[in-house]
Amino acid sequence: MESLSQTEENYLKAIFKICENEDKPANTNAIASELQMTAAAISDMLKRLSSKELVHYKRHYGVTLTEHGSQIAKTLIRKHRLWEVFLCDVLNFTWDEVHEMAEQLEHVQSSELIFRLDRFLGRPKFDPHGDPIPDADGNFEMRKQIALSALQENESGVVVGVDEHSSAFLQYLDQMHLGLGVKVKVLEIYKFDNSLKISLGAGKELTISNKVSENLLVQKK
Amino acid sequence: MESLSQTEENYLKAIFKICENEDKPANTNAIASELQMTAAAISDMLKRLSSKELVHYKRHYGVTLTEHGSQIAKTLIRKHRLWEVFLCDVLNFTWDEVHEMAEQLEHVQSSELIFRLDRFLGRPKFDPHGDPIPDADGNFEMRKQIALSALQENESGVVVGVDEHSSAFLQYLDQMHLGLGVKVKVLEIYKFDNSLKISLGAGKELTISNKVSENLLVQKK
DNA sequence: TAATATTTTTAAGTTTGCTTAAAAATATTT
DNA sequence: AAATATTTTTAAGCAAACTTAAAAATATTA
Repeated sequence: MESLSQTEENYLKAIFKICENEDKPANTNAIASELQMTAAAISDMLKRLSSKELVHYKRHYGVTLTEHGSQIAKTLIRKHRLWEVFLCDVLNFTWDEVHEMAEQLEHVQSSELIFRLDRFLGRPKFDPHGDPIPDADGNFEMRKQIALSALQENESGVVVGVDEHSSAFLQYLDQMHLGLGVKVKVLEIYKFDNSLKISLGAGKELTISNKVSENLLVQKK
Repeated sequence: MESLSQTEENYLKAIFKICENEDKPANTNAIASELQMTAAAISDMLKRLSSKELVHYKRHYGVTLTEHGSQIAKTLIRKHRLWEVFLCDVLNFTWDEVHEMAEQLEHVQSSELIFRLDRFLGRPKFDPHGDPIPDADGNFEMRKQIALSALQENESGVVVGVDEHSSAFLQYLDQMHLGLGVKVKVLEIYKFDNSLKISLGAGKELTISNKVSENLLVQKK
């Protein structure tokens, strides 16, 4: 088992991310956009990944991960999210600061390191953004989560995650005290722009745009 | 300030390491041997590092680090040794297991990360092998340490470091209970091969080869 | 279905960081 | 000092991972 370059690892992650949502092959342009590279570079690399049997690749059709490629991608996600927990819980970074560092830390090669980090952190099941951390076999713990925008008037939920990870969005949520674990209730839906009036735990009320409620994931309560 | 590749960083570290001991320029072959590469590759890279003003390079003469290059090398050493402390103190790895992981972790780019890691670890001054950790400005705390082989009969010292970092040597020291902080006394010097009979704290006696005593650093007591 | 637009691939060229082999510079020995 | 040995550099070439530009395949639209 030759070990992969960081570059190759990043391709596998990108393909995983794209195929995760829609259940069809990833196309070249989508990968190019995800990795901020030209389509030509992607075509180039897909041939190499294919010869290493990390992806199923059919020219002009699209690409999916093989079982092996998928395992590697899931391990990378596991490492990324465990390091994010470390950075937030142990070194007290905020949830909007940790992505770039985790992006580098995830490439450190040592399964024993990840095993011990996981144990040290108390085998967390979710990262600081509420994303599930796959176990050592690559299994994700799934939750019944929906966008806040899907709640009806007078329904309540607990914030368990976000669908957008930009610093700007995360910092906005901090400002509004809309962090993970906060209980929210939809008081009113303004039909013309789908903005919401919601109440937070301590009797506080807040109006948020549809853009925000679409990207806030809650568990119905 | 363009950030350097891991490869370039490794060259700076190698040059620093070579110049650290002997106070003269590092020659091409020494660097090649340190990095396990051909001399041609070194010549090649030295030109590039020189154009970035990280080294003073004079053909057929040798190479030294510029102030800037030296600062980068010291920061890398700081990062490497702090991560080693993390791996041993927090994740309970042994001192012979941590080098390779630290070798990768040291390349993670974030000064805030290192600042916080240092604080979390309690601002340690030495790594698990007793090597000094430079402060954020690159200053090393120097100790009056000598090889155990330099002690006379009936002189005592405390083990504070090692000059050789191979797993084999470190594991041997563990087996003999010759870790950092152990107080040793030279009972007898066998002239024909310079092996030593020494006593450890709890009345235990031990005979060690000259190879061992030359690589064990002690503080005279 | 023919024309047009989009997507993907191929081709050619670049940079980084290595290699081997040969040439050049410096050191050592006789 | 001349001959030999060592060290260092240059030259040519290679693989990885990109780029731009052109060609080819697939999709869309009139």
